[in-house]
Amino acid sequence: MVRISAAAKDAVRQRLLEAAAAQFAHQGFDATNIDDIAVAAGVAKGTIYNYFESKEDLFGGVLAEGALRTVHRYSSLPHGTSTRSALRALAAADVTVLQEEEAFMKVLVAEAMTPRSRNYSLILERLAPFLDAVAGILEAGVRRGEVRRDRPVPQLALLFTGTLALLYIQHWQSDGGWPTMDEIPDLAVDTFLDGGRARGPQPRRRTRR
Amino acid sequence: MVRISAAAKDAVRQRLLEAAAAQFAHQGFDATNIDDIAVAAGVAKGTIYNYFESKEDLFGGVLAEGALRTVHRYSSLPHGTSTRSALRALAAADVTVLQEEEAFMKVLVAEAMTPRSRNYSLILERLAPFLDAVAGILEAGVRRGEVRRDRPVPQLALLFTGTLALLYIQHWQSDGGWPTMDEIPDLAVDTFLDGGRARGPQPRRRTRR
Amino acid sequence: MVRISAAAKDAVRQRLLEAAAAQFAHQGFDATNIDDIAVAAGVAKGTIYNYFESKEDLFGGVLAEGALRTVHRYSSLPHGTSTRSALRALAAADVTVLQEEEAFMKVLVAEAMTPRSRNYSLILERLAPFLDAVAGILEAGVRRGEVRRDRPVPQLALLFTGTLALLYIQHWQSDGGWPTMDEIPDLAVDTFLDGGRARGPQPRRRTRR
Amino acid sequence: MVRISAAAKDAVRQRLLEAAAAQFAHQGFDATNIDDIAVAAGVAKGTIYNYFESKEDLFGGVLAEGALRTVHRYSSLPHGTSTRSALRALAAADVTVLQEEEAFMKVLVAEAMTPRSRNYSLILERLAPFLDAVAGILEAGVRRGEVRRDRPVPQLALLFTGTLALLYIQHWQSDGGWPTMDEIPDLAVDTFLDGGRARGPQPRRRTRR
DNA sequence: AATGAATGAGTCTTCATTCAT
DNA sequence: GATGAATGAAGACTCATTCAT
Repeated sequence: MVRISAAAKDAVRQRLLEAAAAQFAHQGFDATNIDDIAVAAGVAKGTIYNYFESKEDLFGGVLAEGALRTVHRYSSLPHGTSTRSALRALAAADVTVLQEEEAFMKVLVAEAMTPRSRNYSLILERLAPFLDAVAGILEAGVRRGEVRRDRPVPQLALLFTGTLALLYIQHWQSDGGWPTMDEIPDLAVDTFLDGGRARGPQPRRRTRR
Repeated sequence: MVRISAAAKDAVRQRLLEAAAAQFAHQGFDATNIDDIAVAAGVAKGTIYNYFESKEDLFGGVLAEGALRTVHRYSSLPHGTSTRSALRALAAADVTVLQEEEAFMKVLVAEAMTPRSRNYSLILERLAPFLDAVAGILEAGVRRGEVRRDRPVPQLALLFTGTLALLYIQHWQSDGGWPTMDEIPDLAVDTFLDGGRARGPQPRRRTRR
Repeated sequence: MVRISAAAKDAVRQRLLEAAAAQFAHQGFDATNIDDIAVAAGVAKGTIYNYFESKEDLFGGVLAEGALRTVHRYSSLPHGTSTRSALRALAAADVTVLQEEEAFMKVLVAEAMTPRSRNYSLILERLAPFLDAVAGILEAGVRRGEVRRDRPVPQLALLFTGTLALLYIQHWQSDGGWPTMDEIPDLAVDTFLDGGRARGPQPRRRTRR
Repeated sequence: MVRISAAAKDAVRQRLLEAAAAQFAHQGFDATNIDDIAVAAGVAKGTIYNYFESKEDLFGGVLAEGALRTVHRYSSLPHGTSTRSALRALAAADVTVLQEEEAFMKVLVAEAMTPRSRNYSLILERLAPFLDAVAGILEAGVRRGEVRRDRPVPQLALLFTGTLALLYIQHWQSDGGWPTMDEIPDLAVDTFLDGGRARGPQPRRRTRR
């Protein structure tokens, strides 16, 4: 009996989080109102307050849930044979999650990109597993001589993650134009690893600082 | 006939834009209220509506003004002798503007990085001069063989600009930690041009796609 | 499920309509403010918006309710044996309603007599039962040869109704002077049916058109 | 010099009254705003306050001007040979004025028909010349035996005037449908004098009270 | 636990009026 | 006298939160 009601409670909570994520992703925090979430989740407005202390708390719950859902994926990633293939696998996993949990991910990305987020520490905390995965790959790359060693790995990890986010935002802003979700993993890895410089016989290597 | 000089009117308008930019930068659009802006600008609430149709219009005005102030700087940039130095000069100019007009720039960057901005087209339009400047530099780079030709220049320009924005946000989020404003230009150019790969004798060229 | 009974909700709605009618009747639409209505109805301001979409909607509700309350009376009217007595009975019923629902009726009449009412179609629609009742009486009168047949019955019905309204307004404007409410039914019928011409032996029948 | 400026002042005053009348007629007192009137009159907003103490005062000015313009016409009316023709001439004159000064007249009629007008005494005062003209005609009619003597002439005058107003309102509300302005004089006189009863051999004269 | 009506502080916006020029 | 920018009180409406049922 307790089990059932606990499961039922959890189901309501999940429905609330999904509904809230959809609204927050679509309209942002302020433009979203509790009524709409309640209707979308199929519960009464007051019920929300049995599960979350406030609208802000609900938003935090969405962030946390989003991070949680993402993290689950990264634990079981095949280690690539090269930095490039490992990063590509990770990015591809991220894109998959993004497509499956678009609402949660949009909220996460938006919050991460807000210059004055009260939730930044939460974001960082929840982002940590992903950053750690990236850092692990890069660390191995450094050891193999595939990744530059003149910049701290954590910073590089942050930059790679940021590049991914950048491409997501560009995808959303361009309304599905360039880049498409499918090309994002390659694009991110290519951009991050190779940069914009021409390769092969370099005309003037001296100008490099 | 207007008894207050056009200059005086313009001064009020500027005060309003500055005050609004500060508030919007600090708290975001929704959390900012018209009263605070009026007080900060030293005018009565109603006066704002002599200059802007609505809070949204005022926000648009802030965006436009921010873009305008940035653009002024780009017209008088020394053309660098290399892609690297030209980009660095441009980024440095951008950072300078950013520091001088922090409020306006924060609003611009935040809006540009919001995944569902109603103002995205405005942003793009106003960002165009900057993107064009970047594209011009990259174009020249391509001709000189310094920039890869396998990806469209406009996309590369967008990526460079995005990388800059990414670093700004990281700077703000980390509360002035890494990266500092001063190192951003080099960091952006280095990241964008060289990527994360190790240079010099490449161990395994075969893995490159 | 609604914990407050539907009856209780309806009671609040009625209180709101009564309070609103009183205010609108007393001060007109624009001079009435939502706060006053809320206070008069003994609810919080926000509660009004649980029942009506806007101040205009509330006004429309008052009109509709006023019309509704009037109409109820007309269904159970004894058919007079003559046009005169039937009209008098109808007018008397109208006066009775008017006295019992003075606020609602004042709002209705005022709106009906405003030369540029946005609610005229609503008024007409709601007034239809009354106009129909009048028209029915006049139609019977025409058949009995008591009512002139050279003018369309609907126009005559409108004129009779208008004459009634005219007398109400005159009553209100004169602050209860002439005419008193009691004499209005006879006055209206007499004015409408007999007109101002002298009766009996007509001195000059030739001047009649 | 004084003459010229006085004339000029008067011209501005007239322009203001015309503009205000147009606005008040079109939108009513509350929905009209000072700005629109100023623009329509081609003066600055502040200038209005050199001519009128307040918006209310301006409204009063419009009423007064409207009444004034109407009254001028009634002084030079040809006395008809019969009550009917005299009333018809008066009504025709009124319709003419109404058409020429539609804005002013609409404001006057609307105000007269408002059940709680603060300006009712002004209306009555300004309406007096018209009512007196009607009363004069009816008085003569009574003496000639053309008008019933069982009801006070002032009340009859008020009823005739009210009937006219009723038809105007009906004309405006029906958006120029029935009745047309042209048929109003006959309609008013016919309605007022003859009433709705059938003429000629009356079937049951006994039912008359 | 669930419900949804009630609440009222908070917000944007309007606009008649003032007054320095 | 004319101007129109500035003013700020007032008002409609929103919505997160509470709480009786």
